[in-house]
Amino acid sequence: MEWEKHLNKQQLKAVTTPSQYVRVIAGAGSGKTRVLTYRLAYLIKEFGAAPWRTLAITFTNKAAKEMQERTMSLLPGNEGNLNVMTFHSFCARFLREEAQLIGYPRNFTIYDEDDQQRLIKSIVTRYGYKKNDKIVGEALRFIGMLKTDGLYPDDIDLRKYPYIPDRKTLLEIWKDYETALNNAFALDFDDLLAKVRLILINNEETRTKWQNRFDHILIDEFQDTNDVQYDLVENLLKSTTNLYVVGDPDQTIYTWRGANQDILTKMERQFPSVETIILNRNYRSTQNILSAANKLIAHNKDRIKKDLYTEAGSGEKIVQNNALTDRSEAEWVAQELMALKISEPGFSYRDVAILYRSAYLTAPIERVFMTKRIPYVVYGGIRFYARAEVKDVVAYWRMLVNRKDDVAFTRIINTPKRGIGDKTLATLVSEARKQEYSLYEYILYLEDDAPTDLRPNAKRILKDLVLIMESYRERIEAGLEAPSEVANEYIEKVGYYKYLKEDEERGEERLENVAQLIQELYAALKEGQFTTFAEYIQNVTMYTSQDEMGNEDRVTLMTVHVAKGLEYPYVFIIGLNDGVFPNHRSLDGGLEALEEERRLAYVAFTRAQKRLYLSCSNEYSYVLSNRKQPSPFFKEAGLEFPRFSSRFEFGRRYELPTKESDGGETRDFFAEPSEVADWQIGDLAQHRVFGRGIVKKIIDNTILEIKFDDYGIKKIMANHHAVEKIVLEGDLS
DNA sequence: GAGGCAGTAATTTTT
DNA sequence: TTACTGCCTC
Ligand SMILES: Nc1ncnc2c1ncn2[C@@H]1O[C@H](COP(=O)(O)OP(=O)(O)OP(=O)(O)O)[C@@H](O)[C@H]1O
Repeated sequence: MEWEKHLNKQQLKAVTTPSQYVRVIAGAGSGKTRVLTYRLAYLIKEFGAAPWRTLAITFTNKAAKEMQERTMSLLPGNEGNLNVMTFHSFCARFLREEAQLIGYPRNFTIYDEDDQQRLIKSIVTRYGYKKNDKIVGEALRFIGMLKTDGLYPDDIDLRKYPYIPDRKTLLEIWKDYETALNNAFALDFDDLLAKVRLILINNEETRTKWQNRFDHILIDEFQDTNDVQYDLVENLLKSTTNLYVVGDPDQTIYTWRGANQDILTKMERQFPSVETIILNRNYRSTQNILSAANKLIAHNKDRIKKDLYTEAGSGEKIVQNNALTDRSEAEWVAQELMALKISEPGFSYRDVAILYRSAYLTAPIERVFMTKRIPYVVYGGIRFYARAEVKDVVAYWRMLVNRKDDVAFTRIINTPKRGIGDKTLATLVSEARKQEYSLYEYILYLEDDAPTDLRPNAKRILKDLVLIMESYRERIEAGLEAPSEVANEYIEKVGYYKYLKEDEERGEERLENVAQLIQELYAALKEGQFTTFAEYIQNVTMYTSQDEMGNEDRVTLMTVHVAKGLEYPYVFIIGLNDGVFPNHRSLDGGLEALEEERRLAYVAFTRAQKRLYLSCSNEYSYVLSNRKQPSPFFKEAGLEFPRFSSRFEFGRRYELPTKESDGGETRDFFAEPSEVADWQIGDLAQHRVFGRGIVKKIIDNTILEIKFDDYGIKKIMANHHAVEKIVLEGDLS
């Protein structure tokens, strides 16, 4: 193999270096993932490394699959096992093997965020809170914050958190949460990492065993590694193990999940002999795109300067748009797509990605695409595996594998509706608790004549349900029939298909999703990706948005986080508004948070290969209680604020009150020209915030100057939803 | 216990 | 705009 044909000089050096500890630091699109893939192949082919003694960590399952395939294609004639997987899958596998160390069976259940939330809800009701009390969110955040650092309740000294109002209760809830997880043989995502870390640190025998398994550990997207993951890796290293990491500190976008921005520096401190290799040629984007991205990220203070260049030529200009409304923003995107389709030979929809800060921003785009029949798929927000129907079915399946999984059982106990309501459930929960049984076990072992407060009818319904589940559990365990067949028949038997068919609006789509899930179960077992039904069920929870991506000819809509590591010829970034991107809530976190938003924008910009479209809108925002302004990122990227682009959009400049609203600072503002004919000087007005007032002046027929009883004179948009004319009854004189 | 309606409150990112 | 609660009726 002529390695130098596929790699530039720096890349070649990175791939072939004999150093034991290596870090490759490089900007977006410089071939980091490519280098890691070639390195893996190179180690096996030229260094004679044993494929099964290498461990490569990627950020998503999809990236793992691609790297696996890519590496194998570089190694013709070689087959066998490469260990390419995410941290979480690695830990799940580890714990499957070492389950007895935590007192769990191999077929433990992995709880996702939704399961966690349900569990917390059931716990807080025991404290007298309502199921939807805000304590639920607080508890999830509290637990998440500490658990991502690898901590457990016993490690907590509450005096360190005086600023958290309900800390005492929260800690109690957390303890109950841990007990509930234990009783259910369940682990949440943080447990996967934290438990493995603790085992490796505390159990020498196991540590040695695992240290002896790998000669080479390689990590992609290292900049988003957190300290627990880092510890974990460190404990997998013996003195001769090789460690190879690649990353771009400017692309750290998961600090809110514990990623440590300084992790690359930390590594250098820990391994002073580390060889650092810098790649600075970008192979992905045109100069125009790259320049904008470089200028933008240069505004971050807390960073190591890197100079990325490209030989691709300046390419096309960045296209900008400032739309009047969210709807016209979406229409503009559709128009541009149509234009591309006509003007670009060989264009296909799959070449296009539409990126945004938050999932809710897709709504107008979806509506417009639907009417214009532009094919699209949405990723991020709700993952396929997080959809209600998919989770329902998986919850049914989970009961076949783990009878202690109360969260799953509670989920499906009345789906489809069986007449089991909150009352019956509460009775069941308390009786099962007394006997120290899970809900399922309690029902299963409940004798006909045993005393119970369950209604006879409810008792019969539950018993029938559990007996059905038992029979399918036995069939799956016997392993004589194809699991996908049994699993499918089971879903029919519990009445779930009938339930979906009754959903007139979305029934068909939901049935299709379930069919797809069953197809995937079938394929995963057939291809040997997982060996047992139980293992598949365990891993389904960790599937990500990227894992769902197919190759259909459709436009891809996704959050920037989901787009990490991907590239597209044409990229639209929509909703590039102040307060949206950067997100106003994240800005509470101060400068650091703003810098992360900027990195996120940097990631977004650098997904584009040929042409980048940046767009914002002036729609009224209920959250900001103002019309949206273009994002500061435009200017920071060296671009002018975008001008209106569509033919209806002839904005005018208005003077508007700022937040504190004494007419203060003047802002450039475009507003929808609107008729305000029904306002007259002297009219009485009612404002949601300022209360009652009288109209003193009308400016440009659009702005009212109102003197409020309690707040003095304010200038208000006449068409603003918060202001209303008071019509006095009978006042027609 | 289920379903429908009206009024109110508030929109981050995910393994 | 939407999504979610609380309240009402069957
Ligand atoms: N030496 C090379 N010759 C040709 N193409 C290359 C070369 N190096 C990288 N590329 C191409 O550049 C693109 C970006 O590479 P890659 O995804 O590995 O970059 P990256 O640094 O991992 O990006 P990101 O920072 O966005 O994750 C890919 O399409 C890759 O095939």
